[in-house]
Amino acid sequence: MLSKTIKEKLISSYTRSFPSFPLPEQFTVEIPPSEEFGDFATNISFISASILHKSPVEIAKSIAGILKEDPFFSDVTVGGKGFINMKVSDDVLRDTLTKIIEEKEDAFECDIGKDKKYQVEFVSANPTGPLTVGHGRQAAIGDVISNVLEFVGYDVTREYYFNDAGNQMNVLARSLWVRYNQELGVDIEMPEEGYRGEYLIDIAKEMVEKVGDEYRERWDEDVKAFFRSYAADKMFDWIKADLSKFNIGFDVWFSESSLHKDGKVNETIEELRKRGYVYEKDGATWFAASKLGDYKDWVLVKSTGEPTYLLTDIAYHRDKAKRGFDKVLDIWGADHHGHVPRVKAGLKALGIEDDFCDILLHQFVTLIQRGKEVRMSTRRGEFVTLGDLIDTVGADVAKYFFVMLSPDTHLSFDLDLARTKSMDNPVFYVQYAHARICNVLKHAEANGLDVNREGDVSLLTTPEEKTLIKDIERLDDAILDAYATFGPHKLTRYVEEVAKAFHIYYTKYRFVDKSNLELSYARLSLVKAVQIVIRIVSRLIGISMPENM
RNA sequence: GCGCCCAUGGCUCAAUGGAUAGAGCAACGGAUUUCUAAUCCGUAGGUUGCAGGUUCAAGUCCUGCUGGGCGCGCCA
Repeated sequence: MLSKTIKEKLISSYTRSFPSFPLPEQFTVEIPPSEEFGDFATNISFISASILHKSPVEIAKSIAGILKEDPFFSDVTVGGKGFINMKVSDDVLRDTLTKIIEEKEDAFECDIGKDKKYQVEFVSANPTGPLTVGHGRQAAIGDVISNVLEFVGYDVTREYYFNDAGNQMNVLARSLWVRYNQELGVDIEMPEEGYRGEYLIDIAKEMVEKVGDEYRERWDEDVKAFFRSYAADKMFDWIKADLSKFNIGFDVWFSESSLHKDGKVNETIEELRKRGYVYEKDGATWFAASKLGDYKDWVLVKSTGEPTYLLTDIAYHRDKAKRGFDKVLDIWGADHHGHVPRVKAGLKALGIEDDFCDILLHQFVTLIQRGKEVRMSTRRGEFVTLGDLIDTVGADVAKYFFVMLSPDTHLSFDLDLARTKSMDNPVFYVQYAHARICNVLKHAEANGLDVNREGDVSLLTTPEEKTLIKDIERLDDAILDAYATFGPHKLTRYVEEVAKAFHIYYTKYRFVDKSNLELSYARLSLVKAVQIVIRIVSRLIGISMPENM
């Protein structure tokens, strides 16, 4: 909250100091590395030095001179190299706290995305098997980013894209049919590319009970279609059950086959052709992606007449644009990075603005158990499913572990560690802070204090109290950071810092002191404000905050 | 061979080009008559993989190496 105000004050001081010069493009207000530099610092003097042809120190002095007049600050100094270091006055800190207590979440309101529609597409696993822990990371990242986008004002659509008709589904159907026959005692060989997971054996057993031996050694288009849709339904039930166990929901389930049915794939290729990016070669239809920055051209329609994944994906993104989203975000696993320039080239060919679509790639998840990597492969049927993971460590821990690292960082998920309720699980650290807050409030009530009464925040003068106020007031900065970088881990980092500041405070002071009710009420007000902030972040991360632990 | 991502204390990781590179875990030493010790305080631990370059300023940007992950289909 404060950094925003300070930014405005810097802009006006700069304009007053140097009226005939343009504002520097990008300057920052940040929390300095050491308390000796004050509460906030800015690099505005470095950024503008080349425009003004003055030394940073000179510029800083002139801006600081104006800021010093403002009662908003209790102290403004110029650091050795040209940083402007600012301390905000105690009154301002108190007012900020009061605002949080009174307005709660609204105090951090942000309207960046006001009246704009954002679509986030993630998970998008085809129904050929259960969700893996890799999908789990993507689900968690996508959900947190969606929550953040909503917080900053966007109208967000969470979408799951799936292919229920392609060749993979035929392979799945055949694999299930093989398992079904094996259950009936007929030994048919699993195709090379077949899905060998045990889950198909379970479904096959179920089928034997339901339909008997009707499809024994009988394989034609109708049988294939039957097994395909049976398998797909089962897989979707499973996927949806695991997502629901993970407390993650989608607004739209988008079927790839609907793009074909509605003629959108044909429309797309015709539009690409009209714009001159399509040609025929070797019996196939090609996309001239190399004209648009990719390193080679790609096939859109195979010589068999079937469209490729790339074509339907371009058609899908074209459809997103036509559905009126202002922006879309795709979240893909790092194994899809080669696909990025192709889709981007497709959008460019269709005349869609480059910044319409962002693609966030996340690195893989490795499961570690007893110090060794757990191998996973849907095809081979070796995996730990997302559902297994949640059953083992709980949805809160799983989600927190998935988002606590930068998406760019390879995640080694240590199952033994996650199962331990120790401080290796930062989620417990944060939840414990929250539980302590709840307990303090309960204790206050039990001692006859009215926890709804507003305290006199001017009594909060200790360094720990000021630190805590400064930590909670920058919630909006943390959210904006997560938003601007698509970095959910900024939120876990932030909330850990808030929890830490609270634990320190808790250890050092008492909140309920019957001999000093005024101070007690002041401290309870601060405690409530911390509770508000922790709850907001936990909601954004999508984890629970128990009142007792 | 080409492309993308990564390399930071013993371990796991932070750090929109900004000040003395920060946390947590592990290690060691302390703190509880108190609202929850799942907590807190302290100590120790670093030439940010290597070599150059760009600039007021480089863990961050550029070039070249080394090592690891992932791609490079008329698969999805």
